[in-house]
Amino acid sequence: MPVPRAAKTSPAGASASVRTRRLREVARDLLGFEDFRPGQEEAMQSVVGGRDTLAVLPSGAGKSAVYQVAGQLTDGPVLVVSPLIALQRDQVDRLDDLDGLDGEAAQLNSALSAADQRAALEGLADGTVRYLFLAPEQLAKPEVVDAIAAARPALFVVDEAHCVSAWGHDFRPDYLRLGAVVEQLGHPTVLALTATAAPPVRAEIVERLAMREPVVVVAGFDRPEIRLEVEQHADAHGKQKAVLDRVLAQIGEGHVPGIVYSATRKGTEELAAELTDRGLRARAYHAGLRKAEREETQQAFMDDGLDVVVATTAFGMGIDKPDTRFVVHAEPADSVDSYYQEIGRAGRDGEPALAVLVYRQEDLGLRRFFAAGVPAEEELQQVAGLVSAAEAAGLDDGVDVRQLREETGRAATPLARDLNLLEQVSAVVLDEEGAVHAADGAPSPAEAAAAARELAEHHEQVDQSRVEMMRGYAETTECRRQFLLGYFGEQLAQPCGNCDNCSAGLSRQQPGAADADTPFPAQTPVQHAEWGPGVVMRVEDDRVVVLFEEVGYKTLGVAAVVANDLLERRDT
DNA sequence: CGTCCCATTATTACTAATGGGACGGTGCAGTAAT
Repeated sequence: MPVPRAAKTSPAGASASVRTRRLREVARDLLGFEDFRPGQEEAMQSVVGGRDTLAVLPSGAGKSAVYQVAGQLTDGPVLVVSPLIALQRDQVDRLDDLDGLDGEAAQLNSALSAADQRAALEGLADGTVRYLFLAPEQLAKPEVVDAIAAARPALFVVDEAHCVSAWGHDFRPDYLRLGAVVEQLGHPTVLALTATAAPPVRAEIVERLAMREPVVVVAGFDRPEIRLEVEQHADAHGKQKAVLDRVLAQIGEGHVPGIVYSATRKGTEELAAELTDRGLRARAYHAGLRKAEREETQQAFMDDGLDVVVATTAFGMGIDKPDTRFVVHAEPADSVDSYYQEIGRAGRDGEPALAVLVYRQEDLGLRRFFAAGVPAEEELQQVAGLVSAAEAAGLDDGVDVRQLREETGRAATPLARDLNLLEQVSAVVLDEEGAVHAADGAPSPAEAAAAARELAEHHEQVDQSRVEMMRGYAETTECRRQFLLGYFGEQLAQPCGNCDNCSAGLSRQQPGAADADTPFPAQTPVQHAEWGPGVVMRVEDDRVVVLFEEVGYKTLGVAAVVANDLLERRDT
């Protein structure tokens, strides 16, 4: 039985002022906060008041404090879904270091022995564990969900919530099932935390986590201390040299350390070798390296033992080194969301930092490839057909995924993707043993395949349009910060003066004047004849960028739009 | 989508061009071999 905590909690009905007082007390006593960062207190208030909350707050100190503090004032334990085991460990350590914490912190993942896993759940049951950190995969196990449900969690936190959208679709599908888990747990208050999320990503988080009328807190988005630059190159050798020169220049001026992002493992190793040859303390980091080597590199970076880490996207989450001075990209990211997240690792100490994208148009090809991949309808139909046939034959245990692999001759990853799509169109369900069943009232295999393909096409269109926005950032001749913030739905009134385009005098000095001329100012809801509903994200001289619900980002020429009556304002 | 690597071919040389195919990122968990 959970230990009663009535004396220490702030009941849902408590007045806002009492809540405010308690929040500030806990923040001060627990974390030594005299003040809050923008958005922090608002998010805490909202959570303690029992509202589902999406908080888009900058990285570093700030986000964890929301659940740390709010979790002391909720009437039950706190679940924190966290994407990496290493991150869970850090988060537990950080809570363990706090004096005066009510309850303990524990983690639940496959790195623990069976006994330790049991102990974590028992601690939750007897009330000693107040914060439990786990990966979404843990919540695919019914015995885990049952044990957690019995402890009546009051708060369900999803850290790095952009993973729901970034990883859910093919890489870690359990992220897509968190909404169902929330319901199974009786819908505790849901708190989603992330450092970046453009409007469609926010919408998907809200939907996938089954959040109800969420309070959305967005704060501290702009990072004016980071100078933004893009260097264009036509040929691969010139680009490679530019990356090296940029890093050498930074380090020559004593700006250390920094991060170089490359799209491929091979790219990281080549660049790291070149930089080492030039006398720098550089190391490659990607998921293909041995665990010990990765940990050593990360530790060396944290301990000022390296000038630069050359990494794939594997390097980043959970890494907080505030004096990182530069981030150089040897290839563009797959979206502006990812790019902003990656450059946001520089300059967290508030001192000037530099973000350079060394850009070749061809390098977007790899990103387009990763965004592509609508499975053939015949493939989907074959899979759906096999499952449906097994059900019809009365096989109550469903079809084993391994068996499906043999019968279709498909590799594990594409098959998982197919099943994921079929599951989303309510054609199949996966049981806890990992066997596949036909869903109740499932459509015919042909219908299911058509629906699944359509869904995959929708994802692809949106993902490709996100790559296109990355290209837009790389190729814009206007203020880059206005571009970035506009992408996230924030408007920066004046050009920033701290990007290459501003420095070159290219940025429009009074964007407000241009906005006044356009029939479709930023944030206007619109309706397109072919693409349906959308929102204007960005206004340029003669073009607008619209985010459509169905097809993602599109750039439209204003003259053509007006001449052909393609777009109209939508009333909201 | 773009690049790299290898095989093939066209030739007759220690090369050069062309074409096809493979490959490219992120981590959990669970299992098997030490």
